[in-house]
Amino acid sequence: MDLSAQLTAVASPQRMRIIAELAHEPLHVSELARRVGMSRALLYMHTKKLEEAGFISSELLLSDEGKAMRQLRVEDFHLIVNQETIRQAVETFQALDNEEGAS
Amino acid sequence: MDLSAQLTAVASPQRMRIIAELAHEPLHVSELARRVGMSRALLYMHTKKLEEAGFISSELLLSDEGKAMRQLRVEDFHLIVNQETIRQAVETFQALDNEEGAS
DNA sequence: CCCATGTGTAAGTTTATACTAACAGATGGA
DNA sequence: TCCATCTGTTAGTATAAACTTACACATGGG
Repeated sequence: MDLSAQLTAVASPQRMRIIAELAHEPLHVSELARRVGMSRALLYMHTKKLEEAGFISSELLLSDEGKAMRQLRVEDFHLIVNQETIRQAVETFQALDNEEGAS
Repeated sequence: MDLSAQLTAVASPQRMRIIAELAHEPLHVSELARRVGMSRALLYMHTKKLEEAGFISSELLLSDEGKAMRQLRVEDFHLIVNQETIRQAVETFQALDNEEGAS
Protein backbone atom coordinates (compact mmCIF):
# COMPACT_ATOMS: atom_id res chain seq x y z
CA MET A 1 0.00 0.00 0.00
CA ASP A 2 1.68 3.18 -1.16
CA LEU A 3 1.59 6.55 0.58
CA SER A 4 -0.73 8.09 -2.00
CA ALA A 5 -3.38 5.41 -1.45
CA GLN A 6 -3.06 5.68 2.32
CA LEU A 7 -3.45 9.45 2.23
CA THR A 8 -6.41 9.19 -0.14
CA ALA A 9 -8.08 6.78 2.28
CA VAL A 10 -7.55 8.97 5.32
CA ALA A 11 -8.12 12.39 3.71
CA SER A 12 -11.92 12.11 3.76
CA PRO A 13 -13.65 13.94 6.66
CA GLN A 14 -16.18 11.10 6.96
CA ARG A 15 -13.44 8.51 7.26
CA MET A 16 -11.55 10.68 9.75
CA ARG A 17 -14.75 10.80 11.76
CA ILE A 18 -14.93 7.00 11.68
CA ILE A 19 -11.35 6.67 12.88
CA ALA A 20 -11.94 9.18 15.67
CA GLU A 21 -15.03 7.29 16.79
CA LEU A 22 -13.26 3.93 16.78
CA ALA A 23 -10.23 5.41 18.52
CA HIS A 24 -12.52 6.08 21.47
CA GLU A 25 -13.69 2.46 21.55
CA PRO A 26 -14.12 -0.50 19.20
CA LEU A 27 -17.68 -0.76 17.84
CA HIS A 28 -19.75 -3.08 15.69
CA VAL A 29 -20.97 -1.90 12.30
CA SER A 30 -24.57 -0.88 13.10
CA GLU A 31 -23.59 0.97 16.26
CA LEU A 32 -20.89 2.87 14.39
CA ALA A 33 -23.40 3.72 11.66
CA ARG A 34 -25.74 5.24 14.24
CA ARG A 35 -23.00 7.30 15.89
CA VAL A 36 -21.61 8.80 12.72
CA GLY A 37 -25.08 9.12 11.17
CA MET A 38 -24.74 7.26 7.92
CA SER A 39 -26.25 4.17 6.27
CA ARG A 40 -24.55 0.80 6.66
CA ALA A 41 -24.14 0.54 2.91
CA LEU A 42 -22.21 3.79 2.79
CA LEU A 43 -20.28 2.96 5.93
CA TYR A 44 -19.32 -0.34 4.35
CA MET A 45 -17.62 1.48 1.48
CA HIS A 46 -15.72 3.77 3.84
CA THR A 47 -14.60 1.04 6.24
CA LYS A 48 -13.52 -1.10 3.29
CA LYS A 49 -11.15 1.64 2.16
CA LEU A 50 -9.87 2.22 5.65
CA GLU A 51 -9.26 -1.48 6.17
CA GLU A 52 -7.49 -1.89 2.82
CA ALA A 53 -5.21 0.99 3.79
CA GLY A 54 -4.49 -0.62 7.16
CA PHE A 55 -6.07 2.02 9.39
CA ILE A 56 -8.69 -0.26 10.90
CA SER A 57 -9.26 -4.00 11.29
CA SER A 58 -12.39 -6.07 11.74
CA GLU A 59 -13.23 -9.24 13.62
CA LEU A 60 -16.36 -11.37 13.56
CA LEU A 61 -17.71 -11.86 17.09
CA LEU A 62 -20.76 -13.45 18.67
CA SER A 63 -22.74 -11.11 20.91
CA ASP A 64 -24.30 -12.16 24.25
CA GLU A 65 -27.58 -12.89 22.41
CA GLY A 66 -25.78 -15.17 19.98
CA LYS A 67 -25.88 -12.78 17.04
CA ALA A 68 -22.91 -12.40 14.73
CA MET A 69 -21.40 -8.93 14.86
CA ARG A 70 -18.46 -7.42 13.08
CA GLN A 71 -16.37 -5.44 15.49
CA LEU A 72 -14.21 -2.67 14.08
CA ARG A 73 -11.12 -1.26 15.76
CA VAL A 74 -8.38 1.20 14.93
CA GLU A 75 -4.87 0.01 14.17
CA ASP A 76 -1.83 1.93 15.30
CA PHE A 77 -0.46 4.08 12.51
CA HIS A 78 1.85 7.03 12.11
CA LEU A 79 2.31 8.69 8.74
CA ILE A 80 4.71 11.53 8.12
CA VAL A 81 4.23 13.77 5.10
CA ASN A 82 7.13 15.98 4.09
CA GLN A 83 9.39 16.52 1.09
CA GLU A 84 11.44 13.45 1.95
CA THR A 85 8.58 10.98 2.31
CA ILE A 86 6.92 12.31 -0.83
CA ARG A 87 10.12 11.98 -2.82
CA GLN A 88 10.41 8.35 -1.72
CA ALA A 89 6.79 7.63 -2.61
CA VAL A 90 7.24 9.13 -6.08
CA GLU A 91 10.32 6.96 -6.71
CA THR A 92 8.29 3.93 -5.70
CA PHE A 93 5.44 4.42 -8.13
CA GLN A 94 7.79 5.46 -10.91
CA ALA A 95 9.51 2.08 -10.43
CA LEU A 96 6.12 0.37 -10.66
CA ASP A 97 5.33 2.24 -13.88
CA ASN A 98 8.58 1.01 -15.39
CA GLU A 99 7.77 -2.62 -14.58
CA GLU A 100 4.41 -2.32 -16.27
CA GLY A 101 5.85 -0.59 -19.34
CA ALA A 102 8.65 -3.17 -19.71
CA SER A 103 6.37 -6.10 -20.47
CA MET B 1 -6.72 25.07 6.07
CA ASP B 2 -7.76 21.91 7.86
CA LEU B 3 -5.91 18.59 7.81
CA SER B 4 -8.47 16.91 5.58
CA ALA B 5 -8.05 19.52 2.85
CA GLN B 6 -4.26 19.37 3.12
CA LEU B 7 -4.24 15.58 2.85
CA THR B 8 -6.66 15.68 -0.07
CA ALA B 9 -4.34 18.11 -1.85
CA VAL B 10 -1.22 16.03 -1.32
CA ALA B 11 -2.73 12.55 -1.76
CA SER B 12 -2.73 12.70 -5.55
CA PRO B 13 0.20 10.91 -7.27
CA GLN B 14 0.36 13.66 -9.89
CA ARG B 15 0.63 16.35 -7.23
CA MET B 16 3.22 14.31 -5.32
CA ARG B 17 5.18 14.16 -8.54
CA ILE B 18 4.97 17.95 -8.85
CA ILE B 19 6.21 18.43 -5.29
CA ALA B 20 9.07 16.00 -5.83
CA GLU B 21 10.10 17.82 -9.02
CA LEU B 22 9.98 21.23 -7.36
CA ALA B 23 11.82 19.91 -4.30
CA HIS B 24 14.75 19.28 -6.62
CA GLU B 25 14.70 22.87 -7.89
CA PRO B 26 12.23 25.74 -8.40
CA LEU B 27 10.83 25.84 -11.95
CA HIS B 28 8.55 28.01 -14.05
CA VAL B 29 5.20 26.66 -15.18
CA SER B 30 5.99 25.57 -18.75
CA GLU B 31 9.22 23.87 -17.76
CA LEU B 32 7.46 21.97 -14.98
CA ALA B 33 4.72 20.94 -17.42
CA ARG B 34 7.35 19.45 -19.76
CA ARG B 35 9.09 17.55 -16.97
CA VAL B 36 5.99 15.97 -15.48
CA GLY B 37 4.40 15.49 -18.90
CA MET B 38 1.10 17.26 -18.57
CA SER B 39 -0.67 20.21 -20.16
CA ARG B 40 -0.36 23.65 -18.59
CA ALA B 41 -4.11 23.80 -18.14
CA LEU B 42 -4.12 20.63 -16.09
CA LEU B 43 -0.97 21.63 -14.24
CA TYR B 44 -2.64 24.90 -13.36
CA MET B 45 -5.45 23.04 -11.56
CA HIS B 46 -2.98 20.91 -9.63
CA THR B 47 -0.66 23.75 -8.62
CA LYS B 48 -3.65 25.82 -7.57
CA LYS B 49 -4.68 23.14 -5.11
CA LEU B 50 -1.14 22.70 -3.85
CA GLU B 51 -0.73 26.45 -3.39
CA GLU B 52 -4.06 26.80 -1.56
CA ALA B 53 -2.99 24.03 0.79
CA GLY B 54 0.35 25.77 1.41
CA PHE B 55 2.64 23.14 -0.12
CA ILE B 56 4.03 25.38 -2.85
CA SER B 57 4.29 29.10 -3.54
CA SER B 58 4.63 31.10 -6.73
CA GLU B 59 6.37 34.30 -7.71
CA LEU B 60 6.18 36.32 -10.90
CA LEU B 61 9.66 36.89 -12.32
CA LEU B 62 11.12 38.45 -15.45
CA SER B 63 13.41 36.12 -17.39
CA ASP B 64 16.66 37.25 -19.09
CA GLU B 65 14.72 37.75 -22.33
CA GLY B 66 12.24 40.01 -20.57
CA LYS B 67 9.41 37.50 -20.51
CA ALA B 68 7.17 37.17 -17.48
CA MET B 69 7.48 33.77 -15.87
CA ARG B 70 5.81 32.30 -12.85
CA GLN B 71 8.32 30.48 -10.75
CA LEU B 72 7.05 27.73 -8.48
CA ARG B 73 8.81 26.48 -5.39
CA VAL B 74 8.12 24.08 -2.55
CA GLU B 75 7.38 25.36 0.93
CA ASP B 76 8.58 23.58 4.03
CA PHE B 77 5.90 21.37 5.50
CA HIS B 78 5.63 18.49 7.92
CA LEU B 79 2.32 16.75 8.48
CA ILE B 80 1.82 13.95 10.98
CA VAL B 81 -1.13 11.60 10.61
CA ASN B 82 -2.04 9.45 13.60
CA GLN B 83 -4.98 8.88 15.92
CA GLU B 84 -4.20 12.05 17.86
CA THR B 85 -3.95 14.44 14.91
CA ILE B 86 -7.07 12.95 13.34
CA ARG B 87 -9.03 13.32 16.56
CA GLN B 88 -8.03 16.99 16.73
CA ALA B 89 -9.00 17.56 13.09
CA VAL B 90 -12.41 15.98 13.64
CA GLU B 91 -13.07 18.22 16.65
CA THR B 92 -12.18 21.22 14.53
CA PHE B 93 -14.63 20.57 11.72
CA GLN B 94 -17.34 19.54 14.13
CA ALA B 95 -16.95 22.97 15.75
CA LEU B 96 -17.28 24.56 12.30
CA ASP B 97 -20.45 22.59 11.62
CA ASN B 98 -21.95 23.89 14.87
CA GLU B 99 -21.25 27.51 13.90
CA GLU B 100 -22.99 27.06 10.57
CA GLY B 101 -25.99 25.33 12.10
CA ALA B 102 -26.39 27.98 14.83
CA SER B 103 -27.17 30.86 12.45
C1' DC C 1 4.69 39.86 -40.09
C1' DC C 2 5.02 35.44 -38.34
C1' DC C 3 6.79 32.02 -35.27
C1' DA C 4 8.38 30.31 -30.88
C1' DT C 5 8.17 31.03 -26.31
C1' DG C 6 5.86 32.44 -22.19
C1' DT C 7 1.28 33.64 -19.52
C1' DG C 8 -3.92 32.75 -17.90
C1' DT C 9 -8.59 30.81 -18.22
C1' DA C 10 -13.26 29.14 -19.84
C1' DA C 11 -16.03 25.33 -21.33
C1' DG C 12 -16.83 20.85 -22.08
C1' DT C 13 -16.04 15.73 -21.45
C1' DT C 14 -14.71 11.75 -19.01
C1' DT C 15 -13.81 9.17 -15.05
C1' DA C 16 -13.88 8.35 -10.13
C1' DT C 17 -16.07 8.89 -5.75
C1' DA C 18 -19.84 9.36 -2.71
C1' DC C 19 -24.23 8.29 -1.71
C1' DT C 20 -29.31 6.09 -1.85
C1' DA C 21 -32.55 2.50 -2.31
C1' DA C 22 -33.50 -2.07 -2.22
C1' DC C 23 -32.66 -6.64 -1.77
C1' DA C 24 -31.54 -11.34 0.85
C1' DG C 25 -30.40 -13.84 4.86
C1' DA C 26 -29.60 -14.90 10.05
C1' DT C 27 -30.87 -14.78 15.22
C1' DG C 28 -33.78 -14.10 19.49
C1' DG C 29 -37.98 -12.72 21.69
C1' DA C 30 -43.07 -11.39 22.12
C1' DT D 1 -45.57 -15.95 13.06
C1' DC D 2 -44.07 -11.43 13.17
C1' DC D 3 -40.95 -7.90 14.69
C1' DA D 4 -36.54 -6.07 15.89
C1' DT D 5 -32.00 -6.59 15.62
C1' DC D 6 -27.85 -7.94 13.23
C1' DT D 7 -25.15 -9.18 8.79
C1' DG D 8 -23.62 -8.50 3.56
C1' DT D 9 -24.19 -6.81 -1.25
C1' DT D 10 -25.94 -5.05 -5.76
C1' DA D 11 -27.46 -1.60 -8.79
C1' DG D 12 -28.38 2.77 -9.83
C1' DT D 13 -27.85 7.95 -9.24
C1' DA D 14 -25.69 12.23 -8.14
C1' DT D 15 -21.81 14.88 -7.26
C1' DA D 16 -16.96 15.97 -7.50
C1' DA D 17 -12.50 15.54 -9.49
C1' DA D 18 -9.53 15.00 -13.34
C1' DC D 19 -8.47 15.88 -17.81
C1' DT D 20 -8.81 17.93 -22.92
C1' DT D 21 -9.52 21.40 -26.13
C1' DA D 22 -9.56 25.82 -27.39
C1' DC D 23 -9.25 30.47 -26.82
C1' DA D 24 -6.87 35.25 -25.81
C1' DC D 25 -2.76 37.91 -24.88
C1' DA D 26 2.37 39.27 -24.25
C1' DT D 27 7.52 39.32 -25.63
C1' DG D 28 11.76 38.72 -28.57
C1' DG D 29 13.87 37.24 -32.82
C1' DG D 30 14.21 35.76 -37.77
